[in-house]
Amino acid sequence: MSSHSEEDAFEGAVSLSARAMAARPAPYLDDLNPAQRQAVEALDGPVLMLAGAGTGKTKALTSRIVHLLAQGRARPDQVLAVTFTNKAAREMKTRIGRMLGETVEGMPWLGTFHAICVKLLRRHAELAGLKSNFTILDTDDQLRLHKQLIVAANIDEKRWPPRMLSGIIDGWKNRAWTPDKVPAAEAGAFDHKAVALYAEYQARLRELNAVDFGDLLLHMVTIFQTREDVLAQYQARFRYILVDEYQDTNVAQYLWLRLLAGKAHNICCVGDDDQSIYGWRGAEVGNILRFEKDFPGATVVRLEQNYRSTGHILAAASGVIAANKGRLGKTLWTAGEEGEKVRLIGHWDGEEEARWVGEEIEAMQGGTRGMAPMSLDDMAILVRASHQMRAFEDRFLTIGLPYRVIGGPRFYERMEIRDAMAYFRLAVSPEDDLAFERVVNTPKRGLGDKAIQTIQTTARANGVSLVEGARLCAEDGLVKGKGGAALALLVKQIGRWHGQVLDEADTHVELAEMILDESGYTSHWQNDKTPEAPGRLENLQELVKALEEFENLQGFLEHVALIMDNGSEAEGAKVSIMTLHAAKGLEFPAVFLPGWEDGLFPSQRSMDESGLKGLEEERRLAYVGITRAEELCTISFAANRRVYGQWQSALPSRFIDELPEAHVEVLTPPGLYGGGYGAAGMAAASPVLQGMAGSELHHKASRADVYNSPGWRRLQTRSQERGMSQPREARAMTINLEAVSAFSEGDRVFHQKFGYGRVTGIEGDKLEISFEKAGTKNVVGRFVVPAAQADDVPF
DNA sequence: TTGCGCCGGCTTTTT
DNA sequence: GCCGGCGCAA
Repeated sequence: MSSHSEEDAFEGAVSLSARAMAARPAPYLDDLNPAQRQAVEALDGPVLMLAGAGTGKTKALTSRIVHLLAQGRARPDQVLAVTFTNKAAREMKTRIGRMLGETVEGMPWLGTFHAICVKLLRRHAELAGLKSNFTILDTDDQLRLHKQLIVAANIDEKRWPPRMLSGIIDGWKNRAWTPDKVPAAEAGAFDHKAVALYAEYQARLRELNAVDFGDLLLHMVTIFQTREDVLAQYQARFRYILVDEYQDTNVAQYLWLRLLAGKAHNICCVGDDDQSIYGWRGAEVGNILRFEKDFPGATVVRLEQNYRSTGHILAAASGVIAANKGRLGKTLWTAGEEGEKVRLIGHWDGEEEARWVGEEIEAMQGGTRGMAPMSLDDMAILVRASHQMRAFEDRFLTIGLPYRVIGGPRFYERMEIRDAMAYFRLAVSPEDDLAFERVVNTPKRGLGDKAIQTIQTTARANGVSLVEGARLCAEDGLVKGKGGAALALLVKQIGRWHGQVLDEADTHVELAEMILDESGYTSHWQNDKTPEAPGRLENLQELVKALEEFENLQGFLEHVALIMDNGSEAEGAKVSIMTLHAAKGLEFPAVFLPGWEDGLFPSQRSMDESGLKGLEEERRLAYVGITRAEELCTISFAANRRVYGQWQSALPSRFIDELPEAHVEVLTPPGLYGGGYGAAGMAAASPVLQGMAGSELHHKASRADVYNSPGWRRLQTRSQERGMSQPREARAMTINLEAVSAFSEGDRVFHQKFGYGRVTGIEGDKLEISFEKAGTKNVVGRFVVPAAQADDVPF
């Protein structure tokens, strides 16, 4: 294998520096706190490093690797270090390199689970019935195949959507179940057809000499399980194993690790059960909870000293996560300052929330909030679901506040990029049927379903690839007219491009440009008049630029199949907007956590589908969110929010109730509603608070303890006696009745959002109101005021 | 074959 | 309220 020689070439360099380090006292050890140091120095046997947020996990992990090398316990190529993301892998490489004072290309087995499995599987492809140049399908290709299989099996794809099948098969692969290993209890899935379809899918993949992401792990696990000799070879090679983010491993990854760890059990897993937020995609928190059982005699080290956040922020996060059961348990502490309390604020609706956050950010940026001016780069808005981003984007666009959305559609997932890549794939290997299918009619060549059908049958009948089939169709006139001519040209072009790839006469960058021009793909977007066309052309240019860093097209395609990197953009300071999931591992001086409303966060769907387990994962997400903040954390919620076009009232999140009051400061909303800041007056005069109270009351049956939220408590009872002696039920009834009895049919009313209208029906606490501007709506009674009073509401 | 209009569905996302 | 997928009409 060529990779062997590469590895060996670098070994010398790294070992040298490793020896140099061993000679002098290890400076990297002095940098560590006692817990970190223990985790680094416990070299033998299994180690579980429980690393809370911001406790220097990566530092400990990289120091451990350096220590292993420095102590001469292993050569760089005998250390297996796995991460989940390429970003994490890259960071580890950089940091190790920095510590060793040179590059560590000599660590060939530091990478993501998937990248390492690709490397292994290419060496042993034949054991999985593949050729070593197999292609890696992305989710899109996968879905198309599943759809084809469903159609072929005459299954109604309305009732049994391909997405569902993909989900089922992915889930099975995550659990390392090959088609024959799917347990009987699961066989009912997809109208009892999933197992058969799964088997067909695997067969089809083998025909295509392709694997999907799940297969990378699954094939390797199967090989290790069935071929002791192969397993033994790698057990011997990998003297030390290190795993990052262990709480995110799924069953397949877990089995893979256990197999490789063998008897020596020199495995060090780093993770934080409190940050397990990927259960929905197969991660098993159980893996980390079970570690000591799986690896008896394990050293467990807790990293609890936090270097990131202030005391109040840590305490707030700890208070929330404490409500989860079955934790391994950690107590984060900091030697730093208490800092500012976590701020909590409620708003009337989502737009107002966005407006407030925008103003707050501008104030912080200008230093007018009593703190030193802060760069926009130091602020982030973390949301539960990406659709929440829109409100902020809209607002920031209006006020001209620069922002960046992190984790949107990734560069390599964009349509134009995928199309272009399909052309490249065809040039590299004309047998790539999926690539051919993708671009055969892009740009439009007058080749519709019928033509493609014909090509497919012809190819099938002759046992050749689709490109070959297409050539036959064009020659034999099976596809006629304009389409036929276009098809003949395309086939000819593919042949020529492939020839040019082979004889390497042109650089691959030139070739790529040529392919995009000749195929008509560039002009396709040049002629496109839609507003996004220029952006797409730009992306294509960027793609070609990205090619420059690679030796050839093949190398590039290989890289891209595994690495979905965002095109990086630097210029100018910007506020970051991203989901909580995307924020994991990041940190910002100031963090905004909007949308803390029950149903949105925690997400209703998560709770419906996964019950308590789902809720606990949501809570961990809350914990992740809060612990992203270094100095200032602001949580907010809105009483009303537009969900799928409908206005809905919402309760403050139950997680707000769990914030320890001592570490939270409740902000009163700005003077928009009534100006007076006296608590009692606020509660009486402010529609915001009436709305809050009302919505809480509305849901009282499901949520008995909503009144425990510090925000609510303070705002409602600041001037009253502490303690909630009054029975909730009774109070609820009182206010509820008031609210309902306030209106009768025919009343003219005013609503903050919909304006003036007339009550046309009453049902319980809901009013049907015919609004002058907004049409007929069902509105909860407490959100409207008699029209006459509305004139008194200050704006 | 393509383009348009309607209907349904709708967290989170890495590899 | 928006997007994507499908079916139908030209």
